[in-house]
Amino acid sequence: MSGHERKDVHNSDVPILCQACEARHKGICGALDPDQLVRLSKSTTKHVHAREDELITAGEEPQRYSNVMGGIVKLTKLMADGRQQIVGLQFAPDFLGRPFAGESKVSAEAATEVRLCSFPKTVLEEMMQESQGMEHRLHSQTLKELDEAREWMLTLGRKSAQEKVASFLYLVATHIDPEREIDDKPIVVELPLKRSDIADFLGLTIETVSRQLTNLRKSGMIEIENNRQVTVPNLAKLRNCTEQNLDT
Amino acid sequence: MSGHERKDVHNSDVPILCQACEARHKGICGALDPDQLVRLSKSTTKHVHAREDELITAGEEPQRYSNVMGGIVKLTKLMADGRQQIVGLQFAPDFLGRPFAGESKVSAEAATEVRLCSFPKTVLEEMMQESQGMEHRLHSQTLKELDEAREWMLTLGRKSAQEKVASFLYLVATHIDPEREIDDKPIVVELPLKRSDIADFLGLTIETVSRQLTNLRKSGMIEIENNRQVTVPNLAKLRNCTEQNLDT
DNA sequence: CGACGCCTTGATCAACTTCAAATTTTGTGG
DNA sequence: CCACAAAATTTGAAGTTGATCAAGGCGTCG
Repeated sequence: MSGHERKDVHNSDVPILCQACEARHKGICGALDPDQLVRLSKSTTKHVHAREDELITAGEEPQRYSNVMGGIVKLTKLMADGRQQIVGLQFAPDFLGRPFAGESKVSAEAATEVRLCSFPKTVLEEMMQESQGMEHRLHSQTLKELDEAREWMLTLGRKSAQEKVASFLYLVATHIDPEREIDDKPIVVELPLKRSDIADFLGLTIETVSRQLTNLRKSGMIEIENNRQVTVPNLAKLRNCTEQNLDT
Repeated sequence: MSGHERKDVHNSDVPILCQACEARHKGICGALDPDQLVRLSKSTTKHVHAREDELITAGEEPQRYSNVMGGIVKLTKLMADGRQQIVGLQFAPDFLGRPFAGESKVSAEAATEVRLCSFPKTVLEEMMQESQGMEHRLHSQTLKELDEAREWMLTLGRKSAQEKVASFLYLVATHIDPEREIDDKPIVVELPLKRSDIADFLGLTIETVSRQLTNLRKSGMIEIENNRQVTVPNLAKLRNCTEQNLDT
């Protein structure tokens, strides 16, 4: 064992906090060198938030940024009369918080229990000054979110209720384990949202969501284990439901 | 007049091409110093595209980036069965093209006659290496587009047909002259889209768009001059229609 | 003029919402 | 662990909104 220099010898420089962290590699922290990582980790706090905790309030300027370490965060917009729209879901190791920009235009709420790794705005801004890599990572994440938002605009504007619900299930199923390929093996999908949230994500009512889930169950696309768990026997088939071609 | 040193004396260093350009200040070129500006302008071509010209094709990787100098560009997504959704409109001096990323996930088409100032991908990437400012500007534009996309998700998911059409008119009216404040003076709005495009932007059918325009006309919110021109006597009132509170 | 593209209007229809229970699940305290 | 209350979900019936189908008008261009 000894006598053999491990590739990871430099891990000794990496804060313990960060060693097992996804954000360290796939998230924004991947842009940092060990020195910066140490500095950042000094002002870092980890926190577990319960479901329903408000993480960012629309109209306020958050003073801290975070990496999502675990759990799922929902981003919402609210109208004066109470109508609501969920405009995005964030999974680990997504970055949470709006770079530069003053107040956030969306609220962020823990959809499940969420683990965050947070740090002051100022420290991140410092590191953005030092290395281009950091802004580049943030920019990449913003581009990804923009793609997702536009994809969802298509869902909201042009898909039927059935397609919407299938699209939601497909989205969640494919984000649980991003490595997984679309094969024929059944997947147990843990739903991060309750029906009313799913409705707010899809621009539907809870009743319609419920009915469409029932339809998908009856047509064998899914099995409903309980309110928060659905089994998808065949993901490829479910994907077909996200964009039905009703021609011919 | 002479004998008085003008602030703009350095304009002599700025390519003639760029001197009257909006993008030079408000667009991404604002991040460049005169030297870079000269270099960029050397590989720059201006081009006028007719309405309906396809500027970027979804699924292809564009080799050139552009600044929108004039006119309006629509970004669209298409489903296999022909359903379409417009996911964004771009006005001068917006940047057009997807940094880094491989293929574009949206198509871009000239909604009106459009003037573009284009340059090879490689040159922009060079300048991103040299100065942080450039990536920062691009990042800012991406953030702006993300905000707009999410705002529109609320419109698509949660607003009534009437509110959607009012939202569209309000969006266009407020983008014609971004300087203008919301006062009571009538505005003549040049619609950049025909009815079927408005429908694709709002997730409606042309018939519904037409009917809602008629409704807004009958209720005095707008005057319809012709298919492509609408007068808004009172923008503030129109804004109220974008989010009606039907309570009480 | 006549054809075509675009828009409007009317009538009917279907999808989704709303309203109203009934049922199941979840959480809490004894 | 059970009982019970509260919350969430499902289901049914009726109502609305917006879609679809169909016809006609208007403007432009050859």
